[in-house]
Amino acid sequence: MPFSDQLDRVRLSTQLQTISELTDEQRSALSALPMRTNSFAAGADIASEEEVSTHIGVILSGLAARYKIVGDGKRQILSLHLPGDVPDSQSLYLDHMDHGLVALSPCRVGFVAHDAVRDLVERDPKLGAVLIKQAMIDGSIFREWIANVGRRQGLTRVAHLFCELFVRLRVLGLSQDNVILLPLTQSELGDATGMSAVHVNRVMQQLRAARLLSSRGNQHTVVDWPGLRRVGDFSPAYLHLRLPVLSAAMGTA
Amino acid sequence: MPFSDQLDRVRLSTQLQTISELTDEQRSALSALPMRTNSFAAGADIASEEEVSTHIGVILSGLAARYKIVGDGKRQILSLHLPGDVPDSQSLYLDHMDHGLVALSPCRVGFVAHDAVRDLVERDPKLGAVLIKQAMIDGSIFREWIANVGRRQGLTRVAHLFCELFVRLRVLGLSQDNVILLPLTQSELGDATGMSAVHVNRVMQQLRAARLLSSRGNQHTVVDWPGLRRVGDFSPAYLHLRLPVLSAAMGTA
DNA sequence: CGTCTAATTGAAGCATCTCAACATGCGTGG
DNA sequence: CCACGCATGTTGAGATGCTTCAATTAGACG
Repeated sequence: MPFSDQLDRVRLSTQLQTISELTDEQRSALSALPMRTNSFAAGADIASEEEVSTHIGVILSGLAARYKIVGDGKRQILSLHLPGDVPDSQSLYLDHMDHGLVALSPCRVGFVAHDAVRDLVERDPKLGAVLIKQAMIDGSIFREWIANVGRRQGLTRVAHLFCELFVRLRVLGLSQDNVILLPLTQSELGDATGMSAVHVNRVMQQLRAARLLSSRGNQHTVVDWPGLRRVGDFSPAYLHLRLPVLSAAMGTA
Repeated sequence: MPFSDQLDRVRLSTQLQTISELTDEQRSALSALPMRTNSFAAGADIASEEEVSTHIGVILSGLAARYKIVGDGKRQILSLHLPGDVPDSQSLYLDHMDHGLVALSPCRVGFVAHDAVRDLVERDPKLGAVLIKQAMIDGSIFREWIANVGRRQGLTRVAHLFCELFVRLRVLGLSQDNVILLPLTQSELGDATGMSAVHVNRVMQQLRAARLLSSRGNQHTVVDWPGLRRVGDFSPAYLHLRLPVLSAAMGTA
């Protein structure tokens, strides 16, 4: 995997394999899904609030985010989505979007018609359960974000976010040693953690001064993983990863 | 419905009918589910973190909450659950709990074995989809809570929470005009909104002074619904209720 | 009537925000 | 290849929303 293309091309099946074992047939069934691919520039909406969806979108490359805009115009990022994620699988069951989906970096997104997904699921209900499991894990990650934003303070909040992304990138093979590429501005980090960009900046400096995490541009180096986990109050159980996958990513194999 | 028993006895089918139309057969199939009923005192854990579940729990009466405890011992309430809710339906797909479930008032909970649910769903996949839809709506409510806790200030946060509960109680028929009974202490409201109990107290006084919401003990009277919605930055789309149900509850029929 | 929990109040402290200025870096067109 | 422009990062200082602590009051219940 070329590191310069770090957020490039992860298959849906690769992502799903981090949470469930898949057979060869299931992998090929997923690859065979009829998919229309589209590119989005950084900042472009992939889907917008109140929209009625007919397709689900698989992030093929890039970084995307679910978000809401509240009354006074502030944005809250609800979740971050890496290649292989399906950030709108709930649209199979809910008739309108209750949030937006934006490309934070240039993104390639594969769209699969709801009907095609339903056909596949009817043929292989086990595979349907895996897709639903992914959506349920989404829910679990939301719960952790509520706790993060609601009850932790700035330093911990940011550290926790980096811990989550570090693990999620690692299980996809999208990290090099302790380095991850993450095209996120400090303002976007603020939107994700419910903080101002200025405070994110100060907190990032604290993390660097404490020799936990060192960032230059989009490149973030985890200097002290146990320390970052401690400060970030991070425990990965809520990601519901398969045990061997998790152990490999946490370096506690 | 006797008002004194306000949080009493709502069937699962009643709850599900607020989001999808059900046939008579589906309603009786739900009623026929083999269910073991258990009572929990206020403050008792219905399920706890890391537990492996074999049953789903239907709240039959009372008020329950999902929660997490963060590193420094603070509690964050992730969602509130009214009669008819299934607060742990994700356990059908995830093998361990990533959060706790506590009874905030005395609760009766009906437990249905996973296998019984799977049998039912196999017999009626449409009904399965309704259950999944309820879980997806859970996710939607989580997203709104993230935005609430992350980007709104105290007054708005509390007002929003009351708006949500007001609508959710109304669609279940658990309100009398503009009055709802909600056995929540200010400390618990703080855990739900990510605020201190003291600040909740001050904010409640503001809401009363602004003639929006007036609370005496567990009894909360919505004095000015449009005003409360405005201050709470509340729009009910994220609850994904059926249109006729929603209109009736919002009083905009 | 006493006890316990929850609600209320005041005052001080702190985390975080806002505003505003300045620095840095990067892409683009001249 | 340099110069410019724009987005992002950084810094300081003052404002503020919220927390914490501690004391007091009010309500519910045996």
